[in-house]
Amino acid sequence: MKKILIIEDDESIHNIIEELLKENGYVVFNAYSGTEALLLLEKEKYDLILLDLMLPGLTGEELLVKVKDIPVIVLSAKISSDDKVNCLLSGANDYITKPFDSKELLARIEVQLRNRSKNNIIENLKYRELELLNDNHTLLVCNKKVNLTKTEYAIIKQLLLNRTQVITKNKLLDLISIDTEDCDENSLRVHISNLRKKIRNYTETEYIESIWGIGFKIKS
Amino acid sequence: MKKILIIEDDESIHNIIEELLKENGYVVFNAYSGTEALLLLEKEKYDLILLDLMLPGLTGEELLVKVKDIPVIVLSAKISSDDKVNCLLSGANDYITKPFDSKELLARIEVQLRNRSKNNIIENLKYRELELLNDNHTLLVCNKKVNLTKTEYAIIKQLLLNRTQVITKNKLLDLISIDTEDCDENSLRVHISNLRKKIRNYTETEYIESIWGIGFKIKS
DNA sequence: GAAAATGGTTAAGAAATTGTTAAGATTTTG
DNA sequence: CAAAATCTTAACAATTTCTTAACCATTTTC
Repeated sequence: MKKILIIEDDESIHNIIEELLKENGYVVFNAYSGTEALLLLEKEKYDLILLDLMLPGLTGEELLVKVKDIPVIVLSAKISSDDKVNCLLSGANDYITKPFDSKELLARIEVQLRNRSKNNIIENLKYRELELLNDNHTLLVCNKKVNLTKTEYAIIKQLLLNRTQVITKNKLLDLISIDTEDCDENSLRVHISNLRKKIRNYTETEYIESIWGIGFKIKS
Repeated sequence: MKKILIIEDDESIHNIIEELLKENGYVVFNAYSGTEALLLLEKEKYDLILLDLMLPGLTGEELLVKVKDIPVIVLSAKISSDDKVNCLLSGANDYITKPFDSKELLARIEVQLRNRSKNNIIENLKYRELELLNDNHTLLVCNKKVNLTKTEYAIIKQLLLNRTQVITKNKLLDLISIDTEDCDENSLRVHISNLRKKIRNYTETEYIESIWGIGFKIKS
């Protein structure tokens, strides 16, 4: 059940796309301005974004660079090669010009989702005594529910998703703060500390290992 | 240095693409028929395939389903929606119609390579009994894990990355200290000494060789 | 071969990084 | 708007790493 966010201000086009996607089994979310999209993006994780370029509030181009880790298909009336190239190099995964063919749009959506599910092997949100539920704030430790804050959830998810790797402090800081620069390592340390304490409530095992000067990883 | 395989029987188009890619720093390989492509695919791993549909020997469509784990961009004169959809659902990652815009082709190639390099496991540096796990900041000596400090890791990585070359003391000092000048060679000597001691814990072999007055290298 | 320069090892003190706690600031929620 | 939850900041202790300095070995230079 894939979640797709449609960002398009023209209501008639918006409705056509929404109808098409719903008919094909997708769960659809709607934004009618760039700023609205930004708010929605902070709230929920989507599997794909369909993005118009000419938007009120915040343009599609501006929005594009703010989106991370979600595939974006740009759907635009701008047919110039420069526009396409610009978007593709700014992070868009595909660029379709309006008017578009329904079947082609669906096929290109499939491609993006197919790519994605390859990467995110619906894998190990489970590791030994830990299991991360897909609800953005619950961790099971020895099958006991532990409530995590949004930040703690983001951290442990990143660690579990790459549990053989060391995740650098900077990478984790990126996850935490939407605006990059001014966030403090100190803050990250506190989050990690709190996470450890919550896990420690239910198990003796230490799961989060510090790699001195680099970052953190799941102990193996 | 990304390797791209062009599969296209029309020689003039083939040459245009080849030239374009070479100008942009790609390493290009050529196949002029479906069957030739198949042979090449068994021999070598490519990062991307550009695929024409109308090919002698084996059609592009037939080839497409045989390709696994390499992104494919279809480049075809067939503009019908059915052809596009068919290819995209059969495994193509993108579909561009001829005549194509050079910049757009390059951009779409970038997209595919960008996607791929995300989940590309960084290759580990291996040399005899030493193995540097890149995503892990660990050194294996005879398959035993050795804990290195940030500085030691930086040094051994530099040495292993260029194991035929001598790495000057200044180069290594640059790695260690952000401000160049005031760092001490003495300090570097200590780090090297500690590194050697840690490696010596697991093997008799001396791996780090001193080049008098110049620097260090991996013993060959 | 002796003096000078460079390299290797060790140990101790300096510096940097981390873990924890608690209080204040900020955001979210009712 | 107030209460609750969350995040950040600051302080401190504990730990790890880095640098310094001393001493000796080795190599080069004269």
